[in-house]
Amino acid sequence: METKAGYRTKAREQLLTYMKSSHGEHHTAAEIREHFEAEGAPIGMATIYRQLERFVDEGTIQKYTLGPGESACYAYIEKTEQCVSHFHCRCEDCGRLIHLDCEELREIRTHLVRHHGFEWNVGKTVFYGLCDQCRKSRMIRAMEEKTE
Amino acid sequence: METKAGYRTKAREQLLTYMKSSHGEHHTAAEIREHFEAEGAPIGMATIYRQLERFVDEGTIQKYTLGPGESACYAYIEKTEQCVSHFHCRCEDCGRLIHLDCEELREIRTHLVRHHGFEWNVGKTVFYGLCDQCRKSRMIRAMEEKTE
DNA sequence: TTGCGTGCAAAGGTTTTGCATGGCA
DNA sequence: TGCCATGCAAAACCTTTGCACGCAA
Repeated sequence: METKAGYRTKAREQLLTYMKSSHGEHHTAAEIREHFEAEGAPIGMATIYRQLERFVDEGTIQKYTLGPGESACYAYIEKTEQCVSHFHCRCEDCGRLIHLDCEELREIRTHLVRHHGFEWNVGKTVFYGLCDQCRKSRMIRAMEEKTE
Repeated sequence: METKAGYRTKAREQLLTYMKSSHGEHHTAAEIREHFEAEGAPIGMATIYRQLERFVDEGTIQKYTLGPGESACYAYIEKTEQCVSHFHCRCEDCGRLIHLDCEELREIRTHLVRHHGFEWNVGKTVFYGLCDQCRKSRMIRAMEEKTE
């Protein structure tokens, strides 16, 4: 259960500070790299991936898998919320990642483990679908096509 | 709305037949390639991806995105079930992809669109977590560590 | 005959790894 | 001092694309 200590290096501190300051925002490895490059304190891609992986193992950062070929997203986890009532929806049209707070979904977690023996990792799961805007846009488009 | 007809080629027919015969089982592009290679009727990777993409667009096949770096999975969709009450759970320990039929989860779909305006694409979403076996294994391991 | 489908090879993008160097404890 | 972390470059991996050829309609 114990995680080996590991050193407190400059890159590690910078990364954690940045992720914390992002306040729940998700970033790709590439975005993170660009940020530090712009700051004039570049960090190598390998280091970013290696440190992010450590943070994920330690439970400090959550990794979101969006699609193959697409970069994974990383977000800092507030110790207090611990991601149980925090859901993520990904719009397939506009690509937005939407945060959702919902009691009903929390109940699903209980249901899944009680009735199906599956302990759902809410934080890692992404719901795919259409956001409100894009859903409406599609409906409008469909109507216009009918009119033609 | 109309999909351009497209030709009925040998590769296309073979692919569809195989996916249908797999009876809901999911396969990666690489697995599919190996299957036809073993049969002595190899199909090029590019063709496999291009045809699978067409089937996905046509709604005949569902694509599952598991993780970056990991291959996507593809499965044939029975027209009748149309994937509304069919959920997929991925065990983070053993990697198994578990199929789940559950009424309660269907209700969530209604809730999401009514209260959050989000039209959930059930078929594409994968629930990450721990399956029953692995959850128990972890508990046992945790107890043993305590005993030491 | 027309144009889509196929296969190969090459390119694309993200993530991982090997290795020498540099920094933490 | 002894490891661990870093950075670079190269590799690994899955997927997509360009192009010439072949096959469906």
